[in-house]
Amino acid sequence: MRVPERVSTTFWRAVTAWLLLYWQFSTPGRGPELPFWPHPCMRKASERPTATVHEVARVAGVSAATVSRLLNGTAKVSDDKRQAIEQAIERLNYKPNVLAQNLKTGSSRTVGILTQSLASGYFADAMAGVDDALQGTGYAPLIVSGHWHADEEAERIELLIARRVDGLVILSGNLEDAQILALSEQVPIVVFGRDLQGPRTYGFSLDNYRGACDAVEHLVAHGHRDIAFIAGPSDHRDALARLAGYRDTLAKHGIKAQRKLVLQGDFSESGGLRAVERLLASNQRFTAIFAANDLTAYGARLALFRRGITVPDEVSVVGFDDLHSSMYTTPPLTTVRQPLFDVGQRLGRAILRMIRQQPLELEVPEPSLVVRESVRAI
Amino acid sequence: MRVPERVSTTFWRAVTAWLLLYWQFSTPGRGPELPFWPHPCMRKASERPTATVHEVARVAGVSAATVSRLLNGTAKVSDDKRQAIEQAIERLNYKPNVLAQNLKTGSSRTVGILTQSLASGYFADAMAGVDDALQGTGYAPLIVSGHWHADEEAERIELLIARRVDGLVILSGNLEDAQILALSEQVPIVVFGRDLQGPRTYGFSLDNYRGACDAVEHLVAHGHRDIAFIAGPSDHRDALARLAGYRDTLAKHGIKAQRKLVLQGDFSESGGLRAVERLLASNQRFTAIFAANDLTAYGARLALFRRGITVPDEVSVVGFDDLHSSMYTTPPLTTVRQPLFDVGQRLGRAILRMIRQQPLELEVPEPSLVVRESVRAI
DNA sequence: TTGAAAGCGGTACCAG
DNA sequence: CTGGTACCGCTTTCAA
Repeated sequence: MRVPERVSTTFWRAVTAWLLLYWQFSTPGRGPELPFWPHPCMRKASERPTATVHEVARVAGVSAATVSRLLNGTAKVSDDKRQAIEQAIERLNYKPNVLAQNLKTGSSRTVGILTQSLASGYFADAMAGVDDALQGTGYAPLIVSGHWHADEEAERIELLIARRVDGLVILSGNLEDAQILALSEQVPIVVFGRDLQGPRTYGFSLDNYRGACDAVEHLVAHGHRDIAFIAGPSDHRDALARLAGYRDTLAKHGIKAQRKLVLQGDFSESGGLRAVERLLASNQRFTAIFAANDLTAYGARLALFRRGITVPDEVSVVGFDDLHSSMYTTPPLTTVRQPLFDVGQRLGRAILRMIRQQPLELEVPEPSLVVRESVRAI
Repeated sequence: MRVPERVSTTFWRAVTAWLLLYWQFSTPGRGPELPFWPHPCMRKASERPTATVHEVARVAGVSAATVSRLLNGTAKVSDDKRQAIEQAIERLNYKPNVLAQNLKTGSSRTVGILTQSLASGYFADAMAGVDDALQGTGYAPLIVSGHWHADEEAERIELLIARRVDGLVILSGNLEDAQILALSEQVPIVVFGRDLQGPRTYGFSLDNYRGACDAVEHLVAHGHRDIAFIAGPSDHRDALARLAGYRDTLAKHGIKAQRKLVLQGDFSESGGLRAVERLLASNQRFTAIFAANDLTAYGARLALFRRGITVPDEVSVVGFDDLHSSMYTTPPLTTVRQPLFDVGQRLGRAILRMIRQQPLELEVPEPSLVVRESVRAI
């Protein structure tokens, strides 16, 4: 007896199906509560492959080209054919295959978003804005995260480009300007967090310097002179701008900058907490704290709380960003508002225009101080 | 003189290019600070279309099929050819066109994630978890948001399916179970927030009831008997489970449930704030508040703060979810932790297994009480 | 092990 | 306005 050289695939399907079945029932700990997993060959019936243009065309008695034309409005189609096609589409429940469209048109109708953290309220707002702008345009966002690490960012962007995104939205990050410009050879890019311009690149940032000035002005106007500053990461341009705003505003009012009042933070709650602990330990006199961002302010506020120092009665606190939750801290935090959702929308609209090769019309929104209850006049 | 019927496209290109140019310089308010926008025909040079398999094949002196085989490891390729191909790939900087691969293989190497809000810390953690699980697998997440609205959810899912996602991760939401099961005909689905099982569906939720019981037990163990509860939306199953846990635990300890101590909230800070204002206005005695989620607890805490009621000295507060920020509220919030990142990872791994037709191995994580400083013994 | 060739599902050009 | 047809870039038989 000879074994046939090429055993039919049907045979093997059956074999693996039975193996799978056997495995499921024999594996210890795989009780009935786990879902039964059918082998694909047992599921074929439920897979209803969607119709194609050709089938629609055949049913409607026209050519595939005509169906395509109707669907895309590329050309006029006579009324009777339109009706026939529409009926056929209805009957076959036809849905165009985006994958095929993509291949043909060379565009994936997708814009990549590079964020730094999926779990950050700061970026989430901006992403929501981009998403909002993309809504109803046929473009979908493909979101990846670079975790504030240049290498990772570059790698993720490669991924996006491999997937042929039509445009790229970069939210901050540590990439070099030159890298971004280089990337823009391959895909139009808008970037938030730096001012950048190129043939297929447009970047803008909010005026962090100005925001910081406003915050410190506010404090000074309320009689504060001994104002501590908890800085952000020293390699972060926004953090640096905020520090500069703090310094310059102090100088403008003839207040001598005291080195001990500037603490290093890292844009996180724990950084703020530790900074204030150091500040307290230094015995330096201060009546107010300006935190480089809201998270830092939260941490600072907790450190004060632990020492029984009340806000704003004993110490005033100002933050930066205006995260949602800053409205509900105790007391509600006075902070510099960054309109991130708005920023996101603008980014989304901008990348869409770039993709469509329309000229940009952009005005950059401004940060603004939102006064709540964490500052007291002294 | 006759005008040619079909004017060359080159001609029109030139015309539109000049129009665009003219427009840019003539539009008032379009100063030099706006980026100059070149017409596509002026950019062709910078667009470096990536090489194709065929070109690689030609350069390497082999067939396209062989290149494909090498790339996918589908079959053995002789050493000399491999070298030639690798060199050609290097030289041409070849990158496979994912779009074409997608069309051919019928899979987009994409999993859709339906979240309810892009800007919510709760969902963000779960999404980060899914993203983490997908990392390095070749699958990318396509994220859409349903905004807690069944219609919108259904619509967004249609979008995902049109884009031929290979799998779907649904984070909570208001879809009917039946709808989800129906959808699973077209694509495997894992869903968080409900217990669901089907041939291509797997859903699980955390034990909200149990979590709520733990929270109330904790309060009772600290001597509290007049415990207020701020409920979540009454159409939300998690909210209901938490309410049930509250009621049952009270009953278990022989504490009479008082109707006035159960306030309606909506899972938001403002809901919590208003609820406590109503509670205070009702003059009902209470020594503790159990909030249906952390956001609600934040609002409740602010309402107490406004009245000068201290936490935990006068009133204890317990939340649910354990958002990041709960660690830094004043005082840090005692709350029921939902391991959302972990949940996200499991969801991601699960959908991957379903896509690959591997059997599932799932154990559901448990919520756990994390004790911080917002509860005092009385 | 390898090459030729047939599509995957659309779109767009051409001629009529 | 419409149908025929080539092709987008890749994978996968089939046959050698």
